[in-house]
Amino acid sequence: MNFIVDAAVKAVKALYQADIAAADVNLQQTRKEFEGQVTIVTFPFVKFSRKSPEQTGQEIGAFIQNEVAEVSGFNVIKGFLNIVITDAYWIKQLYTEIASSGFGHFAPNGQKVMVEYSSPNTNKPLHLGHIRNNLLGYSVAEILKANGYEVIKANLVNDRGIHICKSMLAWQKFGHGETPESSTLKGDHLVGKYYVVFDQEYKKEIAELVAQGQTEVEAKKNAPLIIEAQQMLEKWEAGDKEVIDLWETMNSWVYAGFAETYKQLGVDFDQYYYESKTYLLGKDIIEEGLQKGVFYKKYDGSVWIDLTADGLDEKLVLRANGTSVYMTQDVGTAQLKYDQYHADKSIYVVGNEQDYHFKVLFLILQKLGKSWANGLYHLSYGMVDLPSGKMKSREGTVVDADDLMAEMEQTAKIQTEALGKTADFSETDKNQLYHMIGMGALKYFLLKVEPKKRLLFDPNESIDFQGHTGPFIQYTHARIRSVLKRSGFELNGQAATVTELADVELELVLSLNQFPETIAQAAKDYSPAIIANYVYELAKTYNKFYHEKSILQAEDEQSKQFRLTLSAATAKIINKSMRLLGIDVPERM
RNA sequence: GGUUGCAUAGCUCAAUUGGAUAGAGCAACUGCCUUCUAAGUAGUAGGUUCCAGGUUCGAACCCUGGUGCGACCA
Repeated sequence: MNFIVDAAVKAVKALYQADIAAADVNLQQTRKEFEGQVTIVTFPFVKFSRKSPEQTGQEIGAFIQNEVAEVSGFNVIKGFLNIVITDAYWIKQLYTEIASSGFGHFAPNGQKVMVEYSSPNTNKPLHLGHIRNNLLGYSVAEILKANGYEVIKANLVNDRGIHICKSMLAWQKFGHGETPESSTLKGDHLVGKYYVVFDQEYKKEIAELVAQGQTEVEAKKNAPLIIEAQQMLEKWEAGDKEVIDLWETMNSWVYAGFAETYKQLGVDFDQYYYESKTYLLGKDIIEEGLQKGVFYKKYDGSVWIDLTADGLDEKLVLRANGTSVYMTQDVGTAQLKYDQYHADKSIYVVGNEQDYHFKVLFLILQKLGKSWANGLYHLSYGMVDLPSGKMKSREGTVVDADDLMAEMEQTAKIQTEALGKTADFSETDKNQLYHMIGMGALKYFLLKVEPKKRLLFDPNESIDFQGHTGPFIQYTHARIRSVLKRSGFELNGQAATVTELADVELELVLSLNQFPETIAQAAKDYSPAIIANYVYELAKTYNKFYHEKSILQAEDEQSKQFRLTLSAATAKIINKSMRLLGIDVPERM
């Protein structure tokens, strides 16, 4: 729509002798109840014209219509200049742009971006909160790719620390040598089970000590289990062979389990980082910062940064005994990532509970003079809460990722079979379809909401398959493919066959035309929700068209060919949009 | 205590980044399948955009002060 903006700039210059930039022209889609396709808001120009908004609109409208061949008319309502563009323009747009294979595909922009997401702990299986994280990370990565970035998907695995030792210790004490093979439990679930066992036994010990007269705080410190777990961590850090062997064994179980979950979810990574290898990084940078005077040492030898001038607090970056805190290793890991990839941007997909942490981290890196610190971004998202409140692994009040995915598939199966649509499907095709639909419903449910908003999930209310849902969009795609298949039509550089458009057809072309700017906006905001809402609108518009206009029994051959082109283009863009969300669409359902 | 995010129809969410009469889905009610897939579609009903001020041609959106829920920092 650049030619309209240019014409508007020209109009203001010619009519009112004022120079305005293209960005000053407020262009938007015309509301459906008015005639026209694009609207210019005239209020900002009133100060140049010194006339009423209506009059200003009339003058600019007349100028543009005269200037631009594709503009066939205009109207001004309450200061809004609605511009009518010819059907011929839109038909040409459909055939030469929208239906072409490169539509919505941006050329490489030469920039590299790293997206870190998932970042699980190896002491428990993934839950619904992780699913949101994984889907967001994967989708944002795909969206950035579509915008021309080179993307590196990274996963920083938290594979060490006291929490891991808890699982290890509980397994040693109460596991009786149980393995994934012997228990038929998925590896991550087996390890997670002992994390819960630890907590239960630990609580028993605390209760006992309290009964013996200790305070709760004392008991928590003195319980034998927690002391033993701490000793285990020390042994791990000292490289004790027995502990390391156990750690490696149990981690390998967890990784096998995660691999399966990731596969089901359809996410992947280009680069793994392990905290067991990065947790000692960053100390040299702290030293460097001390030299530069960015940090200061307290009397006890601990190292701090004073961020009070930036509205934050003083923050510890190295303990008095020289050991790291989270901040230390995050500083080090950021440097490691940059040295390795020199990415222009680096995105951390992490929950909003860590907003403060990342604010501090980025600020520290900036103060250290790291040129790349400006490219860091924390994609913060809201927690997934249950009606009962926050999910807690230790207390077992979580919606397990594997369970939920299996349930969704099962529901998809029941619903599909009730509709009797898969009678002639092979067993493999059926399972593939149920997986596609179940995951489509789940993924769409999580991604259609703005990332920063927190999400309520009620396990007792199943995720819908009708209305504003993934399956609705998948269904629309399958429906189009069915029509195309009957006619044997595929997009293949056909020439335009009609010269006029019906209202629903025009509406559909306009919606399709929005695709590239939608992708750009989604990347700018790091928001898959923008794509999700767009593709829903598109599917709805198509269904309206489908309902009103017969395709295969069109009035004449020209209309039929045109509607097939329109349908094929819609199917393609639905497919592309859904792929950006990590959702597959079926040929039949 | 300090910092920060959120608050829109009974419920779940939108609103082209300050634009026209705030839109969808679910739930409720009424139509449309011997015609391209009814997981669809057409319609009815549902609103003091948390409250009170302010900024301007125009505020759900920006500013100030509250209220409620959450998170984080001590």
